[in-house]
Amino acid sequence: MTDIHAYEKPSLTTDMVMLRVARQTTDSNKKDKLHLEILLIRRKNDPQKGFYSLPGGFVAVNEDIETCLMAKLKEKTGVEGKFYYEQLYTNGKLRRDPRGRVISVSYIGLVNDETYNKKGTWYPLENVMAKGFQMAFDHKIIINQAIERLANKLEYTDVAFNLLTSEFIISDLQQVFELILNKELVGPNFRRKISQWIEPTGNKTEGQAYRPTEIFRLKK
Amino acid sequence: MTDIHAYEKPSLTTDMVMLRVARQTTDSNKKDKLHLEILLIRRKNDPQKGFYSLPGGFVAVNEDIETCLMAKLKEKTGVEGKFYYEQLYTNGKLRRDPRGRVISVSYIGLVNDETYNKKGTWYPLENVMAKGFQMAFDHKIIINQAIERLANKLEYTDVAFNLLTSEFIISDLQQVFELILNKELVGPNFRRKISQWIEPTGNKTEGQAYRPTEIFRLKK
DNA sequence: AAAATAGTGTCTATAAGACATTATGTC
DNA sequence: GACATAATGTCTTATAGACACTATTTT
Repeated sequence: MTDIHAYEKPSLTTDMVMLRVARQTTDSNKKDKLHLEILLIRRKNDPQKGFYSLPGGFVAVNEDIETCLMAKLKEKTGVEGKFYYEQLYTNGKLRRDPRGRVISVSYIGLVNDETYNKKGTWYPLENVMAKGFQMAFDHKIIINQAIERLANKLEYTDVAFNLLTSEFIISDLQQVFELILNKELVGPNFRRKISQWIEPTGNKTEGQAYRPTEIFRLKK
Repeated sequence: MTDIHAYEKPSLTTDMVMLRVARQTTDSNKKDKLHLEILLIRRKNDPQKGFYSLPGGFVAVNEDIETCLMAKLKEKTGVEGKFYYEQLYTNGKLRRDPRGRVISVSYIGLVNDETYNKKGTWYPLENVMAKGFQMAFDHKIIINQAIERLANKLEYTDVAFNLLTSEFIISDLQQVFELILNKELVGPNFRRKISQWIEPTGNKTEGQAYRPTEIFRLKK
């Protein structure tokens, strides 16, 4: 039986691209604008002290990757709950971490007001991806991989719904699509396209300075 | 600076799901039937001696994952060349390898008669996936992940063309689609659907006991 | 009435699926 | 002519995009 401990090994980390949607409170007579936010931590130690990074950490020898992922997430941000996540990509370029050889298995996590405990520090994705925002290691690349993956999955899955609560209005859903796809969609066409996924709850929003909106839920 | 060597680490392997398409020579008056084949090795040592496994091996501490992948592929099967590949998934269940904690980063590789050196032992995928065929570890699961991924990508990418040579006939291409999607397609409709991807070379096949066929190539 | 957004309807272009029909070679 | 497969055409239905128009609330 081969001795798998006879050679020096790379280190393995797991990192989470955690996303949520937040409301930009503007004029109360107008509709809420939504934007994407990402959960980041600020590095307290070298290397790259002070830089922002995805929450995550080293996987121990007899620790399951996803168990590790969730443990580190809770430990470093306080965030926990039963939310949607999926594996994204394994980045292992030789010099991606100055400490030595570190391979990162990254995940996407999507939460809403019902699926997590509202802890952690969230940053507008737009700011984070702007030039000048100092992300550690290759974490900006990983975030880009996540957005690209989500944009693809929007077309043929119901991932987007994980960013909204179980009951929602169509215009919020449309905004989520627009944010991830990074382009404007035509309301009536969007409505028709997603009508196959959703069903009305029978309730309407109230209190706004414009026509009330039907509240929907995800079908089946 | 954190000492990343202060804890015991999992082992990391990389495994390749290498696929090709082969002709089943039957009646020479009839059209070639194609089938998928997968490149496997037979384990010479315990654990799971005698079982079949995906080619691959342990990633050394300062070895790039994909460099390792290609080196192990060549070392264990003789296969090399410039062919299409993409990362598939990272499987890291706690007890997937009896030797200890081993995490596998798997890849899909697609070759044709032009893109590799024709070495290695290839097995009909159908046989390999049948009950009773003894694959080591979770490698059968990984193969399933690969087929599922390819089936998805057929719809919106040109991955399938990597399994054929640069010049091909439509019916071969259709068979590749049918093999991966595991369902029959209607010829005229398939032709129309892929016509956007391909262009005629101007040549035709000859020598068969039926109507000659236009030879195409991938557009752009 | 004005402002703001929700929601419906219509027209067009494009794509998918089913399938009949014709074409072109060998034996 | 029979056989085998290639290739074209047609019809129907579904879907995407553009956009005009109507509806419903608050101020």
